[in-house]
Amino acid sequence: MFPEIDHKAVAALLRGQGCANSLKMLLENREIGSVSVGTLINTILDSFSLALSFVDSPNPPQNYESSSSQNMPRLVSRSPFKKSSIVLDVSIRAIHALTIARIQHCRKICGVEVIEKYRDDSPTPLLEDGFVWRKYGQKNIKTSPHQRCYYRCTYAKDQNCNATKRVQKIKDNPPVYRTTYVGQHTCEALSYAVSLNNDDTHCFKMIQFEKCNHVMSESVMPQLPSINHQEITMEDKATDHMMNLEFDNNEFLVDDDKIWDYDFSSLSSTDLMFFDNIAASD
DNA sequence: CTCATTTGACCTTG
DNA sequence: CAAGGTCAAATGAG
Repeated sequence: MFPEIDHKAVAALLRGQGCANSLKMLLENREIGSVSVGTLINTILDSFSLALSFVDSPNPPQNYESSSSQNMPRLVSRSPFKKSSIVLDVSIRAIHALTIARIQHCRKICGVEVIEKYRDDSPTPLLEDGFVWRKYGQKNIKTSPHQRCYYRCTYAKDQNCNATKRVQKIKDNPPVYRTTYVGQHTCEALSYAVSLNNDDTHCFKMIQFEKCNHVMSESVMPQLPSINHQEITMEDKATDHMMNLEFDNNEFLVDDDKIWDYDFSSLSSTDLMFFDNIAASD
């Protein structure tokens, strides 16, 4: 990797980390000034999208424009440098972590017991969402050529956790996976943390979300599996993710305008999440 | 051997 | 009755 590009990618990640910390404080009801959650999320998404853009890809985005482009450099060209799996890995994890942050924020808005179900449309199946899932079923769906997979929390029995989720591919080219969460985690794995270890002597804690005053430990969440376990390659992920930046902007779906208008109305949404059936969940 | 996944059967709902 | 959701035995990976 070229040192200059490496520096830029790290700078983007650090910028995202700073905003993530601010977001964390906001979510914990600690005042940090007039910055809104929506602004912070935009900035974090931009930062990690920028970092992703520093990863080599066979089909680089040509028209990516930051949702806060007045503050961020526009991506106009890409250098033929070797891809950084670490940058890609942490960026994708951070974007997924944002989904969790959004859940927690919306729970505060609507009340913890209200949000029982939400969807996330992402270019990759949302498997690394901070919880440990066990697959318990797979079905052909009449309205879709793709099968739907059913997961429940690994701790469903041990800790009487009733959280489940369904993952289904809803579109090809670019691939879009819909992850539907039902129920709430009552297990110990409610916290989510992402740490990054590189191969050398450094150990960065790039981004970390906490809840309930304890941080996910290795014993609670023993693995944050490498993204390599999925069928598509790292390059595919980077490409698909960037392609979906544009795709998502064109198909931004909002079921509950009141929630999204609260703070998320300006989101460019790299990974879509919207709440449905909120009123029907009781 | 243990544990996660697969898959056909069964259950529930409209 | 059809479709979606869940169960549980069989299977496979480590």
